[in-house]
Amino acid sequence: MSLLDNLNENQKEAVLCTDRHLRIIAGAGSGKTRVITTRIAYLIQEGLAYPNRVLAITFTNKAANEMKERVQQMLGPMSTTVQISTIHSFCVRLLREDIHELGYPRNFTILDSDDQKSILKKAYKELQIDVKAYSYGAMIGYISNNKTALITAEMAKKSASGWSYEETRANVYAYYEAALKDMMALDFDDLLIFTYHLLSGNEAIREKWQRRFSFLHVDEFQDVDALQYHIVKLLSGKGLLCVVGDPDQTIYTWRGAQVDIIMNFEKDFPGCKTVVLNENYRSAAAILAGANALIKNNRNRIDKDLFTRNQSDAKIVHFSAMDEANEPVWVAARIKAMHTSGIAYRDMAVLYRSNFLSRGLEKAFLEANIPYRIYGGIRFYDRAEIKDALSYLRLLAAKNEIDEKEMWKNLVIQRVINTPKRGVGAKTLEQIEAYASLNQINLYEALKQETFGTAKVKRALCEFVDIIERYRELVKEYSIMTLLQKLLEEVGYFDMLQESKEIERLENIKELLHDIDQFEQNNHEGGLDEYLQMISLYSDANQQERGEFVQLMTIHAAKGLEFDNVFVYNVCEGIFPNERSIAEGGQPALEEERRLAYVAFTRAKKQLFISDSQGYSYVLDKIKTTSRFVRELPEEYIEEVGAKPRNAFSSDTDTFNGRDFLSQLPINDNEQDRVYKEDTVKVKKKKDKLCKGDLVIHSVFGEGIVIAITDDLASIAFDKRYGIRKIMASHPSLSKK
DNA sequence: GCTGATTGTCTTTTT
DNA sequence: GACAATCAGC
Repeated sequence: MSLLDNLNENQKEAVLCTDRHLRIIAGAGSGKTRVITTRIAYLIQEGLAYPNRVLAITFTNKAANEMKERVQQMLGPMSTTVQISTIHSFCVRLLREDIHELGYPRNFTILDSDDQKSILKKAYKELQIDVKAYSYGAMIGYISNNKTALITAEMAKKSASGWSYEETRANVYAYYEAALKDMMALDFDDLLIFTYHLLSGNEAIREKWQRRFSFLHVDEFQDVDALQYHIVKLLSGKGLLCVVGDPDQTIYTWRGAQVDIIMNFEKDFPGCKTVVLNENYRSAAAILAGANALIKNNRNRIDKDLFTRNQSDAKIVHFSAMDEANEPVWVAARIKAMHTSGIAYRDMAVLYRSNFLSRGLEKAFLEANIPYRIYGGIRFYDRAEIKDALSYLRLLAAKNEIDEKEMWKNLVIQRVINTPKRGVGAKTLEQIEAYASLNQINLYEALKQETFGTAKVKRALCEFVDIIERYRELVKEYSIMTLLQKLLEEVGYFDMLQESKEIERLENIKELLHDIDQFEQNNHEGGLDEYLQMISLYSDANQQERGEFVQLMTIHAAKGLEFDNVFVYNVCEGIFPNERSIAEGGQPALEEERRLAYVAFTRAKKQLFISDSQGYSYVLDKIKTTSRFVRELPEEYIEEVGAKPRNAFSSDTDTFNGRDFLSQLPINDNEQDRVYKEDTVKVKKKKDKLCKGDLVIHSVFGEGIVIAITDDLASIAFDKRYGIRKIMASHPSLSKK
């Protein structure tokens, strides 16, 4: 059987175009992964390229793994030297080989967001900056945006002069960059930036890497940013480039993605061929028709209708819950029912706009006894206990002989020096830091040379150094797994978790040990250093393949995936489209939200469920309404269940209707009643202070509900005659019901 | 000077 | 409901 047998004409055309640059515009579900993988297999099978001279860049590790698997299915063992990776891992590989040209050691450290944050903390302290005025998240974003745009700290400083807010940010940026350089460490952005500088500034290196690839592929090309594009261009100097993307699925402009890049591709690569794949093989007819209608509302877009020959009359199910608590319960009930009717949990997924929305679902799933797995959110390697454990391992990693100062180890030391508690607080740490910076050594060396703190602390620190030194000797003798297990045992980490009954954290450590074990089984030569380097780019542990559980994830994380049955959860105005995003980005941001909805809806193959909830939202601080994205789906494709959705656009606070609102209070609903009572109990504990959600009686305005409270001023929603009033919470005319 | 409890603030999306 | 800053107590 030929590789091409399963392809339609357009797909074949794309696979067979091997004599020039190629742009594939591939709509959702049009088989784009199949086309890329087939093309790779075809190139190799036909002898057009050696496997190791074919490169494919994907967006996520997940996508890279899937592509590797599929290529392997087609080619067998020959496929192992095909280079398939994310752009970040590709850059790491390049840098490990050539970064010394820039004066950095090959085994440079990669900082994660936690490390970044602790550098910022130090910067804030030293530069006397208030966190309240400059949140860490915003600052990291600011730095990253500048770096990706190749704006250095000096440049930022210059353009900020005279503007104190901007100057402060530029100063932090400069501090941050200096700190990284000091530690010879790179953050995620640096991986790309350094690669770019190497390739653009050093002809020998550029030529070397260009010669390595005769065929290059870039997946999800609509989400490539300028810097990534520069790198791709530099790499493809001697080979043929094939890019695949769908402008309608651009969902990363907030991270610098530029749709223009795929739109103007032929300008940079004249004579390239463009193939459009517009037959959808994935979704039922109604789902696709709905998604098509939705995306047509975007003004800034090139019209492209997807069609399908799928014969299915399943409509999109829309459920509007009466209140916040009922929505996840409905989702869980529906999933349970589907499972009973014979649909496997693995074929169901719940997608949502923001990570925090998974909480409500989690609760409902636990109660309904539905197996589930949440992807993203707090990623495995970001969990405190995992970071602690890995920090201990990092401390053991031995590269002392080399002349680096290993200043990055300071971050590691700060993490574990008082976990478990050894009585080392801020003051003692200050002493150690002072000594270390005076002597130009890192914190660990300082601990070895000097003793600090009270007698008790001194003893604890000595023991700490002693254990680390002892285990450093054992690195070569034990497996990594055993090493870590014994070390954590000895420093009392397990005891600490056991005492505080942190079973889940213990489980996570076990999973980490298992993860390490797997690594060692698969990489016999791989030592501690290799392991640590490998995981620095992975945000998740080797996720077990699709087991029998429902998958929960953000829409961003679901990019490129597909499921038989998809629930899109909490599709409410403010949440999705996201209020904040629109406030910041205006119309273009709204269009990106709509593309995100398009991505979400087109993940579904057989059945699509969209849910939202009404009533008061604590997050949004207003009444929730069905998202405009639901209203943009033509009615004929929708089956309504649940509450009658209200008009999405008639309910800002000015026209707030208190009576409607009160009538929605879940007083008669058992489920809700219970939740409410729990709240009341909490209130009583807090000295009877007024809280959000409290029912109150006012001598003039009558019954109302507290919707917000700042200081002593409460915003209370009364009957519509009076609307929302701001009243002193301690005012005598006000009493709790 | 460290620890634990409490209060207040803030939650978009990711390699 | 996570996390940092703050405060009271040992």
